Amino acid sequence: MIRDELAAAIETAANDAMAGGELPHVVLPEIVIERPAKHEHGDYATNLPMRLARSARANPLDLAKTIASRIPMSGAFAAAEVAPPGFINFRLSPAWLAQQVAAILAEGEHFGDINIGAGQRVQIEFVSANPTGPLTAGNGRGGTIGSVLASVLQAAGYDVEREYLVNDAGTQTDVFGRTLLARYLQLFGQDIAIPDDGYPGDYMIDVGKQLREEFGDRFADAAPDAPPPEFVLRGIDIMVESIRADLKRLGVTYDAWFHERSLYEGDGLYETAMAVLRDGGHLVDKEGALWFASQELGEDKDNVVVRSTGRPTYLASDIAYHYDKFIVRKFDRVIDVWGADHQGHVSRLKAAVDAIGVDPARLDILIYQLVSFRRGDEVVRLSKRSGNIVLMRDIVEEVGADAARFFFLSRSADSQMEFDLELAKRQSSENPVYYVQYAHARIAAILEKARERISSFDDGDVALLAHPAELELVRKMLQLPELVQQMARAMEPHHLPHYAGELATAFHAFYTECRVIDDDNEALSKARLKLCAAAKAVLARALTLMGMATPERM
RNA sequence: GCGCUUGUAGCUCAGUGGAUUAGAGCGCUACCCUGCGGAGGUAGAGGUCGUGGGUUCGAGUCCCGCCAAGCGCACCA
Repeated sequence: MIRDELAAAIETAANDAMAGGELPHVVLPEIVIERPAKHEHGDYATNLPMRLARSARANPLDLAKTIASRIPMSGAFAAAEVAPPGFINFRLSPAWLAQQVAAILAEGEHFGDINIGAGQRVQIEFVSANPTGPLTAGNGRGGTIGSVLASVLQAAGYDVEREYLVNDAGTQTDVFGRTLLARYLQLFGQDIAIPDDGYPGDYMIDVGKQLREEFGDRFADAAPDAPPPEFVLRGIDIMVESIRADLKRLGVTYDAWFHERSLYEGDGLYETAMAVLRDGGHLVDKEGALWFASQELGEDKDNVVVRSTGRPTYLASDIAYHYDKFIVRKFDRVIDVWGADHQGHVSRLKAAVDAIGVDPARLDILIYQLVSFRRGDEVVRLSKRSGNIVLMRDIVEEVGADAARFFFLSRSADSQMEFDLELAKRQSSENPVYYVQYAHARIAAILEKARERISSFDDGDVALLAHPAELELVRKMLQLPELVQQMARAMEPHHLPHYAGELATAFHAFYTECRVIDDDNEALSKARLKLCAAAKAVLARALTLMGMATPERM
């Protein structure tokens, strides 16, 4: 990456200056390369001279001159300019920029790939909503963030596995089972109400009907408060299938579906994890329950892992689950994507991971703030229990998967977002996502048209590209690898839609200023067709990373 | 009360300690097709970056107080 090469060159220059006695021997800070906001300040800049000024007891401008003069200007860079109060600005060479078009075309759909992951195995778990009801619109945010982050990490060189945790073992599953059995029994004319704490949504009736179809009256004699496991598990399966289908509609898929229940079966992961905690002295009996002594690890309070009833809590499951992730499956890194309502769980899970002997730094928990919904001025309250919910599949149906993803992705995970259903629907045809896809389709049309007139532009000479709009488009394309790096490091996939928009703008501007297909100048036409093909590839890469379609026509 | 997150243009949001004028989209105003897709381009109006201090050569960005909003603070998940 050119940015890294520049940082290395600056470091070398500074060290050489010290060795040559032109600069006092000081410890170099990290070389920060920034992209100046203003065009006249070049393509890259460093503030190193200002950061050195104090320790070197020298004027930053003088330091800048000293260092700049030692940076070789050849190849990619055309100029290193010193600017007050102590910047060194770097300008990419137009000839080098033009040549990058060929380089991008050669990389094709792999352009943007980097290797900071170095093949490390990283698991990313996201959504993992309880299989007790259909996914809500809010789950769309977690699904989008998780799936795009996974793609970004893959592009960054990580070996990524996407996972959904199916909570099919806790008390919510019991409640689900009793509700479902009541609905089923009602179908046989029995006068049984669903539990007070049950799930009132009509979808439970549908699941009940499906079970009647599959099982007939086999469970018609079951006691309402003791749903048979086979019955409940089948109900869960049906819900999971519906969740899987909803996610697919949004363009979200997984490599693995992990069942919480499995922690308590077979290999006995739950017992193993608890034994590790016990051996480490992290479990204490008090008040009739078993507690994780997290207070000793710096937490506010201890947390129950086994209730006085003998049943494990969610925390116990989660500890065993992460024992499986780190110790059994040996992931180098684990990323959990959670809604802000789980924020309080972060530090105790990290403490627990620490307690089972895993460096908590290997566990990243990405919290996204919750989504609120409204229709115009009306606030929509969401509750699975009240039945007043906006379903994810309704959003996808209303505004389309691409627009929904673009919307969910455009905000940083830290920001609370407001989803105006009316606005989303109204703007669906003028959504930013279409602006990007339009650029892609437009290029496809140009290339199609070119094929009618020019047999091949393989022999086009990219060195002919020199127009400011052409070079600006190349500059924008070259940002993708840097962006992938930034997004992977900071776990911030929300930059992608903004970048895609800027890239589309750069193309549209080029298109307006530069005639591509020109019968009077075939050489330039061929060069520009190469530029178009490269732009199309980069747009496609950005769209694909976001999990969106790359339409040839719209 | 304690913890996490947020407060930037009319609206929805970007903004990696820097460079006399803080950006985008939508909305608003005025322009641009005798040529490849106008779902496009150009220009403009619109800001006490919640607020008060502090650190720094330099703060929307870092630290502290205050105000406001969301989410937590269970033997729910």
